[in-house]
Amino acid sequence: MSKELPEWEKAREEFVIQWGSLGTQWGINRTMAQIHALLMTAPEPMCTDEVMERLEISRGNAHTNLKDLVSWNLIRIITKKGDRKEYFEAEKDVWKIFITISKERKRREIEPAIHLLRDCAARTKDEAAGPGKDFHQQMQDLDEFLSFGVKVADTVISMKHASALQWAMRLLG
Amino acid sequence: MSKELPEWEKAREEFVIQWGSLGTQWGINRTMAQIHALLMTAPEPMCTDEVMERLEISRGNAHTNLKDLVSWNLIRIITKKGDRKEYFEAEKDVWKIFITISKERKRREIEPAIHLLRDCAARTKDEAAGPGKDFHQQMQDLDEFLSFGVKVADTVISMKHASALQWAMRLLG
DNA sequence: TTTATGTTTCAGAAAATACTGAAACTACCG
DNA sequence: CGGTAGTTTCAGTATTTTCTGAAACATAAA
Repeated sequence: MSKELPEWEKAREEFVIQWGSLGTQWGINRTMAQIHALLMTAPEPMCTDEVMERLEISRGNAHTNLKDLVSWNLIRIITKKGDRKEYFEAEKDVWKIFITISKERKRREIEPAIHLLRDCAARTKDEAAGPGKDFHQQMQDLDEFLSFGVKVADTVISMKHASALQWAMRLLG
Repeated sequence: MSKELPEWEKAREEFVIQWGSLGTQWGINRTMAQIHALLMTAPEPMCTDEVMERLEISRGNAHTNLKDLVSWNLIRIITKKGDRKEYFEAEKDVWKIFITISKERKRREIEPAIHLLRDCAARTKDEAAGPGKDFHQQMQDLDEFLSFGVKVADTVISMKHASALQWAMRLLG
């Protein structure tokens, strides 16, 4: 029933499973992380059925998570001519993956936080002293820190890998 | 029943609730994020009962999440003399919070990933060509990227806020 | 001791999240 | 058209995570 896999495929199997577990710690769902791992290590683009079979998951599950990965810009849809199926291909360049994840997390996680902090700071801007003023200050400090982080991230995001590397290297000395 | 809160406390209420929701997107549990928000904006250290009352949660829940926050080094236990209760106080300095979170995430999330990548790379180091070699290369690329990231993080973690700021400022020009 | 105060644990309940499988839908093809 | 290949949706189910409340535990004071 189960055919013998080449050595590298066994390692890949392990990678996919384990990356899935790590994913849950990272706050992303197991299946999504597994599909991403699978596609990052796929020699060729894969279709929904191949993903389903390989991970032993339902069509609905595969479909949902593939589309989520597309919305994260971590994979893209490939169509082959003379074939009506959609195939999926992951970005493999590590720097590009990093940029993509940074952009998305910034948009989905940091920016909403900054909004909240500004709102809370604005609501307390007239506090003259005491706990109210401390609260205002805390909101402002958090806002400034995150906003500065976003600026740095934007700059890094716009850099070529080599330039970013060079910049970081200066730090390490 | 519900007494009128000062304006800044209303803003704080909002902050706590919303920070909790944001937390879930970040992969940390709502209550833990809420307690952290509450303590970050607390004029004085708070005890378990105060946290329970304020967030309307059970003792068990409050206890577990307070201890989790302690294990993340995001809050610490304060004891007052002549009082047997434990009080909890959050770090408020934004830079220190950032350093703490970076350290913990590195330890809990990045280092296990690096282990996995090295293991998978080692298992395929003899692949001479084709998909096996590509897989090996991919594991190595991911490992190198994350390891480099860890080095950069370690350097930043050891820096004073002012030095890090200066370094980042050079980038923004 | 015994009582009072506070902390910790954990079984069961509740809530949130993820998954399945099948039906509905879409679009090409003969 | 009607048939075929593929995609999308979603109600119901399963799993995982979180929370409650109460009992067990610890320790200081009377």
